[in-house]
Amino acid sequence: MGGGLHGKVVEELGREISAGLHPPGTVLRIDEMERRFGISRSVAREVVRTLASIQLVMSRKRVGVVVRPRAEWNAFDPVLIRWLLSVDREAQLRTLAELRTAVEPVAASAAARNASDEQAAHLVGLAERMVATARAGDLAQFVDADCAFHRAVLGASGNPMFAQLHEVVGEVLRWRTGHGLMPSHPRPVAVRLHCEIAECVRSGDGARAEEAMRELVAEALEGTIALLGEPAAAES
Amino acid sequence: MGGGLHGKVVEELGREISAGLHPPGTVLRIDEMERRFGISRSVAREVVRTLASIQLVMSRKRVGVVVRPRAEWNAFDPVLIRWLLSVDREAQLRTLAELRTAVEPVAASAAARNASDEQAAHLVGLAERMVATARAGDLAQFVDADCAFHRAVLGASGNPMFAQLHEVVGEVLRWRTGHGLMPSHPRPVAVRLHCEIAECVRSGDGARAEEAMRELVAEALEGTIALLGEPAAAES
DNA sequence: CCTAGGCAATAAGTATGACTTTACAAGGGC
DNA sequence: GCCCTTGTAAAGTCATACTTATTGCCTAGG
Repeated sequence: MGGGLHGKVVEELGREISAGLHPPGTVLRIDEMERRFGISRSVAREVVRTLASIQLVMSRKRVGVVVRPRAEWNAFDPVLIRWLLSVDREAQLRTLAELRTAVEPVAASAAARNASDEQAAHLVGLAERMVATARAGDLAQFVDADCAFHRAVLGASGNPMFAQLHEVVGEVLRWRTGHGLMPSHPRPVAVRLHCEIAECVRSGDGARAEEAMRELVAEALEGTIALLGEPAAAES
Repeated sequence: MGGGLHGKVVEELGREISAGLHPPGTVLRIDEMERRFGISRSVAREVVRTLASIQLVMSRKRVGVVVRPRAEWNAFDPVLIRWLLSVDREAQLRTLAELRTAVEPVAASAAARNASDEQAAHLVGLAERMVATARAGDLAQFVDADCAFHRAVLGASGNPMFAQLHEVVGEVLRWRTGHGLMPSHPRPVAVRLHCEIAECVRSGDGARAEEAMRELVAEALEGTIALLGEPAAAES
């Protein structure tokens, strides 16, 4: 990613911190980092700046670089999301799936209000592609179309924050396929709902688009949670 | 914020970029920054690293520091949110209000499932405080309690991403009061809904908590949009 | 004995200059 | 006209010296 040395060190240290090595309160000293990674002061400091920007650490004079409590980490930073996925994939996916459940219905409603004709047409095309690939049993192509569909909805919502969640949704969708949740032939009801959403967006029916999307993500979340095991229920 | 020179320069350059000065594609050169702000290479480079981490810029060898298209900016980074609020407060608030509308009902549902007894009790206490301050007509105290209430719900959801949105919600809530949207005495129906949510969370009734929260944010969004004027989502 | 205030040590912050790497672009060979 | 070489501009890295602010200690005063 980040080209050179800087990127590699950020990656390694960031992973360690998000993995819970160096628990909150730990102080890392810059000259320690220099020796450990064999880097110069400048690079070490830039690494700290990058991690500080994700709110993983905070640097204080006369003290060092202290690891912040994880409640303060920028949970929406794509880099951190990636690190946390590699640390505890299931927990992070539960978090992401829940976020998706919350956002997509409202995004669909907004898309029905704001989508341009082009965007709506594109959406319909993607829905048709889902029908075709589902019928053909081409799972890989189907998932690609699925991701593109949800990305298009989020983008057409006109809300930049919604739009940026397409990677989150993609991550959840792609993971589902890799774990046999989705049968070799996608469930017909899901395909139908995608088509309905596309049609509602085209016709500007926000309420129905929202309702259809809610049905879709509810089903998806149900399956995801089942696959992930118990939601870590407080009382048994 | 950021202690010294670095923080000031990040703040100034970041504001300029998010304001649309330096449109996407613009190249800023590091030595140019050094002269402009009277800073050394180290500081300039760290500033670039920080802005790059927010995805506002991307630095390429032999070219310079290029401003990225705004669709790629980390719209969830608190710093960027703050900058965008100061650039176009209304547009950003519309975005944030919509996000809130999406997330809070699901967060309430999750809170009903996951909240500890302490958290539930705290929530009920905050609801009672809202009743008291509303009755007394103490608007400032009421808004504080309102923010604390929503923060508590988001926190009790057990979803770190939801929890982190408390600042977003706080921003929307506090802004509403400053613009006469909320009458000097808060609407009784809103107060009642807060109480209902608290009670549902305590009793573990996720479905009703979600429904009550949906009613609450729907009303709030309606008022906010009316106050902000037409959605006018046409512009880029 | 306990508090206030100053002193010194420490680690981050800033500055500077030399050197390396890489990607773009122009010019020459096929 | 196309591809490959080569020069160069700008970021990337390194080493070092110096500045600043904070913390913890130690002494003086109550």
